[in-house]
Amino acid sequence: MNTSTNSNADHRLICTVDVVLLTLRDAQLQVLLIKREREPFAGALALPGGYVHASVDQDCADAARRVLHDKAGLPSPYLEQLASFSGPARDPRGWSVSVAYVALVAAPQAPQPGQHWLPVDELPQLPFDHGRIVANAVDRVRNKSQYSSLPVHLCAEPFTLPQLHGIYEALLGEPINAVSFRRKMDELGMLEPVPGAKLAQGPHRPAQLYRLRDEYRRTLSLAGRGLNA
Amino acid sequence: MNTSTNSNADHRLICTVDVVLLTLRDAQLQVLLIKREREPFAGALALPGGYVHASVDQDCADAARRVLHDKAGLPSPYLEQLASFSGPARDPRGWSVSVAYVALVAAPQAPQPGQHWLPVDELPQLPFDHGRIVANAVDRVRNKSQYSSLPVHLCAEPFTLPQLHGIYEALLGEPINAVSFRRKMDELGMLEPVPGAKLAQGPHRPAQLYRLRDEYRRTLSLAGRGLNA
DNA sequence: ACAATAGTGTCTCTAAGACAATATACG
DNA sequence: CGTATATTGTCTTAGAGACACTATTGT
Repeated sequence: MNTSTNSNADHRLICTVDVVLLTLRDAQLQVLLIKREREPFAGALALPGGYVHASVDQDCADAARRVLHDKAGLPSPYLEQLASFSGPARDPRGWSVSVAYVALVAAPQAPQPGQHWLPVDELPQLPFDHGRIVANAVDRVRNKSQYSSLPVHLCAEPFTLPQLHGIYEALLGEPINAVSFRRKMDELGMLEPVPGAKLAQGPHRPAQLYRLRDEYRRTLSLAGRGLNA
Repeated sequence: MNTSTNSNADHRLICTVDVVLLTLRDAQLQVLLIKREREPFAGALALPGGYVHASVDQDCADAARRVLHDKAGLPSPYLEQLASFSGPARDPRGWSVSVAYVALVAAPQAPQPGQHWLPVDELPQLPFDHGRIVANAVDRVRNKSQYSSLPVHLCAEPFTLPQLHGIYEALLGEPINAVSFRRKMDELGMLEPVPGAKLAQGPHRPAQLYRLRDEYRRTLSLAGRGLNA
């Protein structure tokens, strides 16, 4: 191979995005995996991902949204950059960089053919370094749930405080004091009651429904000292 | 241009690393900028950065260490991935992805020719999107300083608690209760006194010198609820 | 009215801040 | 000894958890 080929291979790299789309089903954090149609690893379950297309994507986040739309059939849920993963061995096609994103959705629509929701704690071996990426994403989400409003993106609006409480508990895997929880949600100031709307769940007092304030739809609200779960 | 060129340009992208090397000088957080020798932006001050070399780098962190060594003449200080920045416009050479890193050093050796330490709060316009990258890095460092041992990497070992205290205060820009600070450092459990070593600074009681425990040389220690500065 | 869950009031306990007391060096 | 900073002891105060009480619905 000649020098120019070499320097080209050296400077222009395989560049992909991978999306860790998480949701809460059966009180478990689950991740969307897609059956790969092409090599490498055709037939295996893997994260939705794909090449970054310089000609169509404005940036990597844009590529992630495109992948999410094309492979998961989703509009734009909460999306946050996780980290980049790189190296010569992670993709058999060669030295590559993958910019990984975490996305959260509330309503896990019935999976289309080829889509699978699997609990993050019971994953099989995944191709590429997707196992590591998922683990990284789960760490981030669990950690951030301790002191931010992140989990609201796992909850379909409008929702009640007891529902949100349950989501925090499922994520953190431990009980959270209900009084403190209400105090925290209150001081985070990100929720507003839906006037008059209550949710009756049985022969007892119905719960007030809340929605996210518009200001917090793209921004998280951070608590001073966590939920101390 | 033909299809294969097109798809090549589309799938193989310009991939660089940029390093935000920070230190504390004159009680100010400062960043290392390098006078660029080549186009684009030759002559301008910019972050040390460069292409990722598939043939020599094991991953992007490796590329960042190489850049740091070549352009800043530094061994491997504390290094942490910050985020990736991408898009068609950030680099005039074309659609690019840059994986940015934050690095921290204690002793700001006298800058070599072409190297400049500038306070992060008084930066000129920087080329590429380096202004944004620095701002992002500074946010991260200041934020993480609130609840972790990160700032010890800005302190030459061994150091005294009053010195470290001063570093935290300089970073966070507000006074920290000295008693709470000691309690926190104690419970973080990352420091060990250097037996018998004290630092006399004048006609008064000298301070105990400490060093970082080996276990925490690469890992940070996290506090339960921050320093509540 | 009863059962069951939603939401509140308030006491307790933990941990952060304030402040004062003690320790130790150099002169 | 006197001074200046290091270090510790302990009181005060803010916020998290526990627990009991009130509120509101369907039956």
